[in-house]
Amino acid sequence: MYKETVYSAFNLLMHYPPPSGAGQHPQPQPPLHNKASQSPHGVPQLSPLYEHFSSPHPTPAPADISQKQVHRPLQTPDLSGFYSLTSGSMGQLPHTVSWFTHPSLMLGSSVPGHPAAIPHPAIVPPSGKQELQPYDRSLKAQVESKVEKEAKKPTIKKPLNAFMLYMKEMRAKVIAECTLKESAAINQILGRRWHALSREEQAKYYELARKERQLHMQLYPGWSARDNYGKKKRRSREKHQESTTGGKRNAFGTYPEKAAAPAPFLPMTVL
DNA sequence: ATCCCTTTGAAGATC
DNA sequence: GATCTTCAAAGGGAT
Repeated sequence: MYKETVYSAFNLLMHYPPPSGAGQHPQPQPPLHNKASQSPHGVPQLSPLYEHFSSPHPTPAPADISQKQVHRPLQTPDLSGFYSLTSGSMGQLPHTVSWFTHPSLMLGSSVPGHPAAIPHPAIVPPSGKQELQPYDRSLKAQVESKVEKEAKKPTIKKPLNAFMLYMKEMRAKVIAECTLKESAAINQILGRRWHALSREEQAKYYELARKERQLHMQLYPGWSARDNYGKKKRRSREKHQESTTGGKRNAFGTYPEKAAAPAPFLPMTVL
């Protein structure tokens, strides 16, 4: 079963990029209006970064978030939208990158200078639920309660990197082009396509990612990627490495059996 | 219900 | 400083 999808993915890969003109991007990608970038409600508000306002994934706000929670999502129906980021200064990006479809950057009422009632579905409890356990007075229960409480703290997600932004945008297109639905196979294709992009095209996404990081830092000054460490249950280190890579990453950050990484590319065109 | 798979890149951790 | 590890998204598949 999985083999079939792999073969299917392989067939698709064999046709992309075209054998001739390797390294050339075949066609300018038309605007992609997938579900994550479909709402072109222009709401320029905070900064040039916020050019669009859309609502692709109206994540319901947690039912019970502590008042202490700085980034408390608000449930204002009129504003149940999402910001998204366009190319901004880059101008050439033919699409609207659904910037604020990335939950971690959903604005909350605590954002300095930001209008209060912007939903912040990104900051959600890891489980997506706010179900409370009955209080148990036993010591064990208290400890467990603490652990649970900690685990249910709303999470501020990492900002998306360039590839993640690309993947989020192009996923629907790849799915439309093939019969695959499994994300693992889709992501393999997207990884190949990413490498097939020209540097200029990649630079657009690197720039978007850089802006994401910048804004993320502004919104959550004290946030660290470490905050989310351990919130995902993962297999043991060895097993994970064996199954996914068969080895260690090389100096390029890729793995031995994979295609060689392109020449080092510094996307920082704006500093 | 939860984790795995699969990708790249950023950032934290470790040596 | 080099290397390793984790997590961002996504959703079908496996357990």
